[in-house]
Amino acid sequence: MDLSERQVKILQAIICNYLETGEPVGSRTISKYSDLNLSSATIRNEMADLEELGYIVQPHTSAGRIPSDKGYRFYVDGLMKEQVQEIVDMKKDLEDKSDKIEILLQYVAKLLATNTNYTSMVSKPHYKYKKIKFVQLTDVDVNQILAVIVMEGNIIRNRLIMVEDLVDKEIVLKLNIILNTFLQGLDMTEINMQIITKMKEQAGQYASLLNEILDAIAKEVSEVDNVEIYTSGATNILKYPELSDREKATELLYTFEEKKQLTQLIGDKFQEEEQRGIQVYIGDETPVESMKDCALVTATYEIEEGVYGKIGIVGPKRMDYEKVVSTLQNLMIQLDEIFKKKS
Amino acid sequence: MDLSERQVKILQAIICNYLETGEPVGSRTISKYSDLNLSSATIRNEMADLEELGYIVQPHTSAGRIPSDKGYRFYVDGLMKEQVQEIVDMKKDLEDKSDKIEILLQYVAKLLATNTNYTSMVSKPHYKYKKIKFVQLTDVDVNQILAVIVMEGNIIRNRLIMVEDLVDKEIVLKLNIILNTFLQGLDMTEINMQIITKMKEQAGQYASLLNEILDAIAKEVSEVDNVEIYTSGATNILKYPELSDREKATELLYTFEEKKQLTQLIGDKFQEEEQRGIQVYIGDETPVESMKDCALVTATYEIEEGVYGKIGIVGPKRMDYEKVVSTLQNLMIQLDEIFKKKS
DNA sequence: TATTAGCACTCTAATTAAATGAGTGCTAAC
DNA sequence: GTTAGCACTCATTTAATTAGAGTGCTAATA
Repeated sequence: MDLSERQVKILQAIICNYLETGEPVGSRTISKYSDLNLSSATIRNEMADLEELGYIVQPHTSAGRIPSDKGYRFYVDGLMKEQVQEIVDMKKDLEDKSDKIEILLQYVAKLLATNTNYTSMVSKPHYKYKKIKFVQLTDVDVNQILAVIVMEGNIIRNRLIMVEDLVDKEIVLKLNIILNTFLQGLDMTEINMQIITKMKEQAGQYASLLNEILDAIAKEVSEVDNVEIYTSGATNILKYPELSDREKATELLYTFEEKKQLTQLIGDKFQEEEQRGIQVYIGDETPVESMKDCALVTATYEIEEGVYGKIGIVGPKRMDYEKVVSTLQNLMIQLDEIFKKKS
Repeated sequence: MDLSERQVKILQAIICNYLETGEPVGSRTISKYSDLNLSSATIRNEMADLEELGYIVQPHTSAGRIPSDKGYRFYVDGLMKEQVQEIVDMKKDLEDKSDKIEILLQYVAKLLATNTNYTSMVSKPHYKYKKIKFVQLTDVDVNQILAVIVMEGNIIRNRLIMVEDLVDKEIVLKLNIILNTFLQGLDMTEINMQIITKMKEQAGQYASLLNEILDAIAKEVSEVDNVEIYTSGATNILKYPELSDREKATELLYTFEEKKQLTQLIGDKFQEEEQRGIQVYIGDETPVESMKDCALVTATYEIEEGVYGKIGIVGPKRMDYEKVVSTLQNLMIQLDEIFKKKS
């Protein structure tokens, strides 16, 4: 059954009011609401209906109503009017940090948390199966070799390799050529035993050294593949009474500190599903137990063709959805411009 | 005035008891304490004296006594017996991470927090005035140059530089040689206008490109110099009732999240003073307001000759000092071995 | 038929009052 | 010097009371 226009208005009024105050809202409050001139009794009747339909609930018999998850959902899906927003222009700040992705993302998290007063999290995109552009070996010291690996998407990793025997420039140069001849253009899955065997053949007496180097490269490349998550503003949740009682706050803060569970929200799995754009999860809709009293808004950003990461904002159910959504949209645009320019 | 032997025993008993329970301890509790057979009345008399001397305080008239900061100080200075500790052998875990210092330190923080159940923080050492070993330019793409900078202490930084015009291998090679000729063996303070001018002269028509590269190098090198702080286990403070009431917990957690104030504890300034080894700060002895109800134990580690960082553990005043100190000592030894081996 | 006024009822939260009990200080006896 | 004993204090707990917000229902009204 659809809601009548009046019911929608009342529901909207209830939710708006609750978003502001965080307190259950009673019939009298709504009846004083300017544009619908109805007595509290009438409102009560409508409220009873709305409750029966599952849009609002009473925390206890003689309290006002608060929106149920279904109520919030209705609000988010329908009532939220687009609102242009004069958020601080983040772009300049962002550009400065654009070349170190980790720093940039941590900074994005911080910006979001500060701007919204909620908790933010950002996942580093999953770079799996990026091809190796080239490898560069350098002899740093008599028993140290530096390997710099450049991959598609300009991911740069370096690793210092300790070796037992002295190595001279000649050998390093030779190994360098071998590595590049065989590895250029391959991703991790394509480097198989056959290739490795061939490389070793060419390396001759330095096969074991080559082996060490390959190991180091493998470790370094596989690091790229780790989905890391940056968070900021975890303590913001303490600002909202409904989240900050001892037990809930402990659980939530722990979730943010540990970060493991956050992958369920903005990590790999979520990214593969076709859930691009902005998504809102309310209460039990999130897969994380400790967030059952929270709402989560996520957005997908694209760092380059096919490489996605996610951003999430966690707050109380009565979060300012409009602001969060428009902030995220704004940010998406800024990020897009930066990344486009970059590549 | 010095304390009598009996007074010392009683004080010790009070503190030990309080460390365990977190509750004020009364005279009867102490009188039941095995090795001194005294009635509660006698204990009460002694307690009154100890209170007058400032070693213990009563939270209110009809409560037991708790140690004052002075009492804790007495305990830490004198009573703490060395206790060998069978801490999980961290060594193996640590060695694996030794080549990426940031990851290692974050990991150290985590280990400490998990082992002690308090909050830990680790400062990255201050590498100021490290000399440049060499710089390596590589042309990654037609308009991208990769600069890898290796400094003393095997600090490796890399940065991608975008350039307007196409660059060919020749130019990169030439600039590479110029850079290394002039910069090798210098630290940041030694690179002055005179040197820069000379370099530009040699670069000829590529002077402005060289300039861009120098800028990038300068930025990258100065990053090394940032003292960063890694924390772990911030939520552990919620385990201690005396720290976890709403207000205190909020303040403390915020301090740990922001990290700025932590530099006062384990950052630069503290390092320059001759406060090597293990230090204990109790209550107001810490310079951070939000920690006035906490105790802080710090230790200094040496990553190589003259390069120091600090580790801190924050917990309630009734923290298990023995465990914390012995854990830190243990860790110092392990770290030392790893760093010695490395260089 | 839709709306509203009015009233009894419910339940939480705040307030007050009383009971509990841990622990002290002091005095007088050992 | 030590201890038993008792009166006293004060935070904490428990219970009882009150106040107030808000509802549901009924009967009157437009």
